[in-house]
Amino acid sequence: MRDEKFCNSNCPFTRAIGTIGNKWKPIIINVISTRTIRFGQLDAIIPHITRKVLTEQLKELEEDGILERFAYKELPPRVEYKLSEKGLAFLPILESIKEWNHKYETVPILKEEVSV
Amino acid sequence: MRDEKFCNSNCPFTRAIGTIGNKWKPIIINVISTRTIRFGQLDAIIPHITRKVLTEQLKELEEDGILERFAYKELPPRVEYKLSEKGLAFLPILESIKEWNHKYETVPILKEEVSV
DNA sequence: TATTCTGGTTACCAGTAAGTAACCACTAAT
DNA sequence: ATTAGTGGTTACTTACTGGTAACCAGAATA
Repeated sequence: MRDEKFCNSNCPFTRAIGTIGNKWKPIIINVISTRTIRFGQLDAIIPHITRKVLTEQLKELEEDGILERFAYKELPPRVEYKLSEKGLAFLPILESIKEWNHKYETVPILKEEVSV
Repeated sequence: MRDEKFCNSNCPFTRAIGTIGNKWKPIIINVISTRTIRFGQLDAIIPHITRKVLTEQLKELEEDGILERFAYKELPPRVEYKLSEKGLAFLPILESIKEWNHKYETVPILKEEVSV
């Protein structure tokens, strides 16, 4: 799921894209934002994600130091996630993307439409 | 290649991630940057990308209004690409990602290493 | 005559991401 | 006795992404 070619690149920008340049990670980081949140909440809030994929993405985000995981040895189990300093520092980038999208979003120009 | 679920989401942020949230597009935008560049140059500069994938990504970026394509009817053909205003406005975001990565990049924490 | 140059397209195939469904532990409530 | 609740894991299957190699035009060059 993580692209090894990208993560082992000698270009730092390419490595960065290798860790956060996929569709789920920015969404997950954005949903967690500044709060502490449980696995089940993430699963309920994020549309179309499956538990399996959510588990995988959370694990990678933890490995990359973007979020922290707190597992409480209770029954039923409780696991909470929150962004690390690194993850929190990524939030302004997501805000910039929102502003950029808001300013420039357009309906895709499809060749068929244009040529009619 | 473009994720339809994401692009048709009613969440603008999700739609944005649907258009630029993959591994090649940020790389391509970063390589083009402020210059005008030919297809062959992109193919030569970007490591590991194939012509097929490059073609697809460039087409989608054009449809999304992020770059402009200029095809000259010469032989051999010449096709040039440059970022649109929307694409240029995305460059500062890429710079933020570089800074973020530079400040926080770490070696992934793998469970095996930790538990030994 | 054959090769090179350019920016693709196409068909086919391999690898991987993602979806589905079942299962686990243990307690509390019905 | 059964179900719900929680946060996963696992095996299996499907869908899709991405890779490979061949091919195209048409002029210029060797």
